[in-house]
Amino acid sequence: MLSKKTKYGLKALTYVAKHQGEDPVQIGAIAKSENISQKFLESIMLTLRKAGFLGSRKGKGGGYYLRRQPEDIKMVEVMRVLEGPVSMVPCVSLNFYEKCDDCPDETTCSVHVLMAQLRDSNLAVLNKNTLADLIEEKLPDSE
Amino acid sequence: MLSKKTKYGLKALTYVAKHQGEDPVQIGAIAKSENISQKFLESIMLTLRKAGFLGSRKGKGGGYYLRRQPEDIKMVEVMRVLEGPVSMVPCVSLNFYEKCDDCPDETTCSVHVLMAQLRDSNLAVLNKNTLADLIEEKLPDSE
DNA sequence: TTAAATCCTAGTAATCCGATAGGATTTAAA
DNA sequence: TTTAAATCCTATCGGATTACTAGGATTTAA
Repeated sequence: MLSKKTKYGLKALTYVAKHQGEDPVQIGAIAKSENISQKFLESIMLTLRKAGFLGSRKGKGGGYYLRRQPEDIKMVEVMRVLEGPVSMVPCVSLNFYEKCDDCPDETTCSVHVLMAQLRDSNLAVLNKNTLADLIEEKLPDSE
Repeated sequence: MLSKKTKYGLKALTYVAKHQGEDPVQIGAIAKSENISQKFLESIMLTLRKAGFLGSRKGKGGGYYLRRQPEDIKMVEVMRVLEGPVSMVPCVSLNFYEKCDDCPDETTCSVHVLMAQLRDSNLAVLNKNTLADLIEEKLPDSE
């Protein structure tokens, strides 16, 4: 399952990106628009700022703004910050490798290869998509 | 993260598959071989049996055996039984569709399209792989 | 009859998730 | 200079989930 944190974070990034060039966006505006608990969103915005995606201005008239162009923000980066490693098991993780405690030998572990394939296919999608792709208005399905 | 339940279940299925044609395999033997809590594994085996992957014989000399050929057991089926839906959000799930509570309109949700892509890429992997693929001995990486 | 195995339900400790509480700090504007 | 509006920060907490355990009931081969 995708965590609410990630879901909200993605929506918030999208919201901020859509208001690029304007005045900074306030948490309250995002929370209202996207039906997110404001306090919860606060902590998420903080995470996104510390990760370098967003900048902020404090005080009256302050808010958040994008620090990088939407085309340059890969989904794989955002997901790693919000959701954690792309891999479902640490023993196939490229960035967060860890040996599995119950597995004496990775080379004979039947789960290993499958998880590596899932990792690769997810990486392909997350490397291809950027924040710019999320902003694009979709055409409504024909019915 | 992959749950231990799924991880253990996959290992157990592999173990049983490797002993196809022989006498039924006991939970105790699997638990010992794969470093799994026996009691925990009991409940997992039960799940796999009820899902139709395994058959069992009770009493002395009993145990578990495969009910279908390894080539016919797709990973997507196993994962759905053990881990749940393939999709990370219910609103893109093919088999467990549900509307997101916080999302007024899926067609304008920025997360939706990304999640649909992840679903598709995962489905491709899980449809391609069968239990037979997990059994195959891997060649050790050259170094 | 006994030992060995699965079957089944309930419970439980630990962890994680989503959210909340309560301010501290900064800044623009009145 | 004061006030209001905004982010910043840490701590906490209830509920859900996960991983596992307990304790038998049932079945079957020998």
